[in-house]
Amino acid sequence: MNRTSVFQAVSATVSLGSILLRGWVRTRRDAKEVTFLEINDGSCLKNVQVVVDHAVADKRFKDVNTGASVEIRGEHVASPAAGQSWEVRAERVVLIGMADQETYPLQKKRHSDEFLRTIAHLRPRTNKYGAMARIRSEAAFAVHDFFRGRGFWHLHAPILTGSDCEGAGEMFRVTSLSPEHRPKPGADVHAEDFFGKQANLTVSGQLEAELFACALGQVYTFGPTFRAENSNTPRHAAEFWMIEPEFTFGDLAEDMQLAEDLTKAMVRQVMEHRADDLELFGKFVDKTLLGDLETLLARPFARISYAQAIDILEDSKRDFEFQVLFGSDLQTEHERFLAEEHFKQPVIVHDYPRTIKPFYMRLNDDGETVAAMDLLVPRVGELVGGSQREERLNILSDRMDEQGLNKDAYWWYLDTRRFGSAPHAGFGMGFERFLMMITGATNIRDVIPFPRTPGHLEF
RNA sequence: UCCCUGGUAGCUCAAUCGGCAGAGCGGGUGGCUGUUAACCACUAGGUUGGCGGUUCAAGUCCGUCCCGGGGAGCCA
Repeated sequence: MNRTSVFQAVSATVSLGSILLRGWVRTRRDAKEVTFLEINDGSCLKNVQVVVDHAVADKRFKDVNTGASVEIRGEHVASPAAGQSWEVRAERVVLIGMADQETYPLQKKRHSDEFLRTIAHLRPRTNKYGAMARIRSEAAFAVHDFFRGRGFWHLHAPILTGSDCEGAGEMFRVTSLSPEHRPKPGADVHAEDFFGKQANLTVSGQLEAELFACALGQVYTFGPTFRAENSNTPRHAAEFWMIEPEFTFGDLAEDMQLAEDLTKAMVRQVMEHRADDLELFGKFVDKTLLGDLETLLARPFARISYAQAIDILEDSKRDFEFQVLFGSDLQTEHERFLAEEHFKQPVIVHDYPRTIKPFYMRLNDDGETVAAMDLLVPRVGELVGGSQREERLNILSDRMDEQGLNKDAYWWYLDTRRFGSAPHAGFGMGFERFLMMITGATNIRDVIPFPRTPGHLEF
């Protein structure tokens, strides 16, 4: 007999007849002659109610309690009571794994996010974190779906990297040597290591994506990214997932449009396919969430230059903690003001001063700004950061000197500008930041299954 | 890393001026009931984060360390 999912059982339009269910007991309510079980198997947010006549209960039935796993055979019938349209009249209930009620940490009540973080191995069994996991899965699928539809190829960028200067961020070092290993006197510390040189975990797949974009036209990476920054905020994790498209023969305007289209496609797909799960967040996490998502889809994102952003901030007459100053980077409070108060919707800020942006961003004709863009959204701040890349060898080379980079280490990167160089652009989207935006979660530790942050490597 | 704020029962929290450590939920037992955050009664459950200090007396005051949360920096 094939197993029926809870989703199939609760969303049926006609009776499914005799079925087999497997799942976990969420609650148990005892009545005089029958017991009501709510069964969830992760296939959807809803539980299915199972009615167990005490005549069919065996000796182990007393242990069929919250948290236990069970197998149930029974008849799928219309429910006579309010609250659910279908229920299962059990013919046989088998306890597969019991859960001791005195020590099982999940109760039939609301738990704080802080507490659930300490039991991250069990929190996916709650409504909220189950919904989060399904939304995360759907959003990831939306990414692939979107790019596939636009002719982008999915590129698996390497996780291990030999460049020690990929970006400004601190990197995790990778070694196969034991902590006790001591190199021979005078020898290079990395010479005896696995790769014969220093190895790190990637902080971005961008440079590799650029190489492939200059061959396949348009590509994207979607994988884990690692930053060893000692940042303790609700928006940073040491391991997170990033989406990085890169396309040739395009400019910054197309880059901004791509970021907007991707964001909207992901929101739309989650709203369509995980409506129940999303509704839970609209109900219990943030009441304005669903309305804000509708607004996000309905209007084009605002677009302003960095110079205009400075003007808006100055005209606001706000008493910012950090002074608004042309030439310095926007502070968190500035970004939040723009997205949450001034525009009240996503806003793209473009053409930043060259001095505050990395070497690979394309120098504009004014010689002072670069073709960079940041997508700022309410609730999370910077969701996307991108740019048109500098494709002119001499200018790129000058900018690398300007920022004190060792050009020898980037010989392969510079080769793309030597041989058939082409204008290209791309961006990075923080996947967890997207999930915070779409669920209203205020802490990144709650949108990733097992968060890695400074001092935390549990589970 | 810096600043702010917390840590009391399994969970969420209360405890006045320094004066006998409590409630709700959850657990256990019993009752009632086609129930649905079920309901009613009884019951168990504490090194008040750790260490040190002040005091007749510390959950409460002081020092220090650990941990949580928020803000900042860095960024996605």
